[in-house]
Amino acid sequence: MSLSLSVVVPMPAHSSLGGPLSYRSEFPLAPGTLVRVPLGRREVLGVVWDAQDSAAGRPESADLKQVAGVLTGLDPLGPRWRQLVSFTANYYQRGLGEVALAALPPQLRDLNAQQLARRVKRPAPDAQGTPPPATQEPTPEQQQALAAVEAGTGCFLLFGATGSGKTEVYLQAVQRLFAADPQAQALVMVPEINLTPQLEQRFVARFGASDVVSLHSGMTHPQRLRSWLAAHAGTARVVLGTRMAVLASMPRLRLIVVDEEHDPSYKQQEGARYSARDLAVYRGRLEGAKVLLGSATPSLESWHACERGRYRLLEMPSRVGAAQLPSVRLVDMNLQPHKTVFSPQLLAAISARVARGEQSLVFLNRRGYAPVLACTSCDWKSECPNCSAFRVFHKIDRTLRCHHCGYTERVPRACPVCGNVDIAPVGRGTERLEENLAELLAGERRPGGEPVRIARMDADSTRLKGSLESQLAQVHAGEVDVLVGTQMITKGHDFRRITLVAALNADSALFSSDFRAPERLFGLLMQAAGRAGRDGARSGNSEMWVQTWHPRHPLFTALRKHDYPAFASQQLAEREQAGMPPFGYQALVRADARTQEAAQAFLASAAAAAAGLEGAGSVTLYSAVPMTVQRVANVERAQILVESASRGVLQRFLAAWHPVLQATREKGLIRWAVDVDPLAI
DNA sequence: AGCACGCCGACT
DNA sequence: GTCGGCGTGCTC
Repeated sequence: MSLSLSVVVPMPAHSSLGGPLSYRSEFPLAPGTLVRVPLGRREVLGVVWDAQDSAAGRPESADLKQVAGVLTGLDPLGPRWRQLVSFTANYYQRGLGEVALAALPPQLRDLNAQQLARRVKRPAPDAQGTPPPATQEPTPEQQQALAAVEAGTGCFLLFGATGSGKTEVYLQAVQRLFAADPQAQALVMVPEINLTPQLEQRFVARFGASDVVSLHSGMTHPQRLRSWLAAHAGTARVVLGTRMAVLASMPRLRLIVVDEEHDPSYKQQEGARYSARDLAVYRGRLEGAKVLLGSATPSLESWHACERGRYRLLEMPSRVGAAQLPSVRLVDMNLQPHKTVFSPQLLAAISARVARGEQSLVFLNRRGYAPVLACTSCDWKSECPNCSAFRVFHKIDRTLRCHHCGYTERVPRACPVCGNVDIAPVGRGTERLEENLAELLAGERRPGGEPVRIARMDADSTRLKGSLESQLAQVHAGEVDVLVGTQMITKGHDFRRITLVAALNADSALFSSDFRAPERLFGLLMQAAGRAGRDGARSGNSEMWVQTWHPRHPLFTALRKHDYPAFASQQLAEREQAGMPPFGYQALVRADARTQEAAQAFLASAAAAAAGLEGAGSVTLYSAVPMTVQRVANVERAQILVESASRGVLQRFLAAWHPVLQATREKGLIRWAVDVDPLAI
């Protein structure tokens, strides 16, 4: 006699087979067991799911295909992991199997039972035993935060200034956890892969290499499998990783740390568009684990949750040692000559640093030499043929590159329209800034009399493996006087010799149509300011410079005082007024199609068919609009916004709307997807 | 998502 | 007359 099993298989949400499929098995298999099952003409990895009271519409058991193989030797994935996956799939409107399989290491998909058994048995490369418990004496503020975490439960928001020693709090919170429960596991997340190596170093130094594993997409498949297996088996007590790590199987998870919790990188931008920070909070409740969110500029959502008493606020306003926060200098660009790039004041301040042997950091969030190349005699501009965007001029290799679809060409010798040889860059990116600075500072000398050294760090200069590390090392060694770069240089790095940070072109975010733009800008500027004066001995004269056309903007008033709470309360008041998050809840449906009309028509008819669905009376459906970048790689894109004052109502509406979206046909439609709690609209 | 089946243009 | 374009449809 054979029995029927529920199995989840990888299948995207819009395929209408979101839930588990039924298979026949000779033996009962525990939920969470990994199996190989036939699906169509191929064989795929699946996870045995909890038996569901099978409703109508299921095939007769005689028609069921048989489970093809069982990956024995691995403990079944636990009920809380399955609950996490199930919640994620439901909340973000995706298929169960899609989420479950995306949470497993990719290599599991192509291993058979024997190969897996070998991998499980293979002992971890045994490093030396536990290192001496090199504990650092916590500051009184750190001590207080640690005591609160140790004594409390639930979710904590560690609101700590840049340089206040949040990482040390994470380390000691984990240490205290292990002291109380040696079997416990901790998950520590950072927003970017770039930040994992230095964090890993600190955790390995504290806990030993055999206790700590990393999990992020920069690792090879075998490395990821090894880490995942160690986490699943419980032998790795600390898992460090990026957002994907939130879905790792950790049977004895007791503490989740989300560093820089405000960072937009925690929101997955394709597939299941989950927020790893929000899932961390959910998972913490599910597992009975403490959740420690850390930031110098918390997300307004988390700040609001503290005000409501849902999270416990832990404050660390002081920097470690004698270090002070930099003073903020605003340069009013209205008072500068036309087309000024660097105000004389800023240039003089940088020159003075060079002469003293201190470092400066100039931040501009735009790669390349110039965002547009234009003909000086006709109206040709470097548009991308496949996207509604300009291709960026990269002088280094004389190319025009589309940052949306990747389309790259050599720069034409002459205007392709009128033949004019005079085509000129418009605007500036980091490459051009580096060039400008080299000219402007050409006469400056370092204390030893050598010429000034300028370096650039962005996604282009760090593309090659190891180049990020070597560039960082150069900065740390003091071989660079002025570092020019994008956002990349503002995150996390502990540059001890920097005493000046300058932000150029900050204004574009002030009047953006995106209601989150001010929050992002404030966070970015505070983060950038945090790079300056981290060394107590040099921090006294450290400065953050901002060149702006709107020096009286309230955002800058708050920045000047390093006053996040003032900024947050002003922003929250505006959001409340407008019913925006966290006072309202949003979702987007995005549609890709051959034509813009088709994309919008699909959304419009799905919206029309939504009338009368559960919750439809309490949600607002806006009209379908083209996305900001309307066309990417010759695909037209449109979206529709859904809002509700209640998360539950929005959830129920989306669930009811999903089959309607699936049933809606439109000629030329390529694909569609729901984005719940979108970061940008 | 894969991987089929299924109808219309340039080649041995 | 075939090989192959990717448009629709199914997967327990």
